[in-house]
Amino acid sequence: MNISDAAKKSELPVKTIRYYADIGLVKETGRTATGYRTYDETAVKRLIFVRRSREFGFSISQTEELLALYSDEKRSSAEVKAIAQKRLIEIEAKQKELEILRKELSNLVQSCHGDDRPNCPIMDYLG
Amino acid sequence: MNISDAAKKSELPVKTIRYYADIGLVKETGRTATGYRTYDETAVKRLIFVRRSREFGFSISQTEELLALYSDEKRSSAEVKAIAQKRLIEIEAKQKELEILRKELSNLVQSCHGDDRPNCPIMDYLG
DNA sequence: TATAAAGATTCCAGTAACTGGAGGGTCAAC
DNA sequence: GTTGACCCTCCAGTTACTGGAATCTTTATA
Repeated sequence: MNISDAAKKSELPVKTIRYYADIGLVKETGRTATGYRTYDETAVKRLIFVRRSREFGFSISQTEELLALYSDEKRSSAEVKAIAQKRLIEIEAKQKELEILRKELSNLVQSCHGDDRPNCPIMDYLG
Repeated sequence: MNISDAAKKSELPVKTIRYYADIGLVKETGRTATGYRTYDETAVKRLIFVRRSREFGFSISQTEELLALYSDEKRSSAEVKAIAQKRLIEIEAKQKELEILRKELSNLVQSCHGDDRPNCPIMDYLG
């Protein structure tokens, strides 16, 4: 199939699939005589895998590792788990950071009158 | 004072201060005869303001708006509050997104044995 | 069969907000 | 007068795409 069919099946934009081919993440299966990329079902599976991985927030480089394990019959689940745990820790760290910000900003927003006078605790805090 | 003193006082990297000057966010107060940037206390205050705003995750463009209000005697606190609320909503949206991801990834990680066998629910989910 | 629309290609540039480095001038101290 | 710390500008790289231009190829219709 050509790239637009692969795009439909993988639910990825054509541009993104070309980009993944460029960086060597998911290469096309082949090319037609006139240079069109072709994709088979295996390649589409890999594209779907990449999309899901990216949706979890795994970086391209982490996704590359996961993809390598995906097609590795001799992989250990420990390797996979380690990468996933790393991402989980990243997510939790980000959550903590955001929660601190949210609390602080929420307090400031609540204490601001929000009227037409200039006085404002948000400005006081920033300045 | 020169840029490195401004950097110490504002707790921003010299490079970043130069960048802010380049994009017109916080311009230097002046230049010496030999082209060195100079900063006065007012400029340093603006740099500190920008740092705090950025720490809250306000974009450069939002920071620009806030900075304009900061030096606007006729500002209304409503304008400030609106910008802050927008950011608060962004934070909360991101939090929800991360929480969904965290739950899902956490479940997968927990259900993965993490041994030397290839079988792995994380891979099953992604593939 | 001619042509037009749809779909493919490559390559270049832009996004956000810096950061690193090269190459080179300036200033203070010894 | 020379060393070392500072300053300057300009260019490139980061992340993961996305948009657009210029140029084929394929397909459908008149």
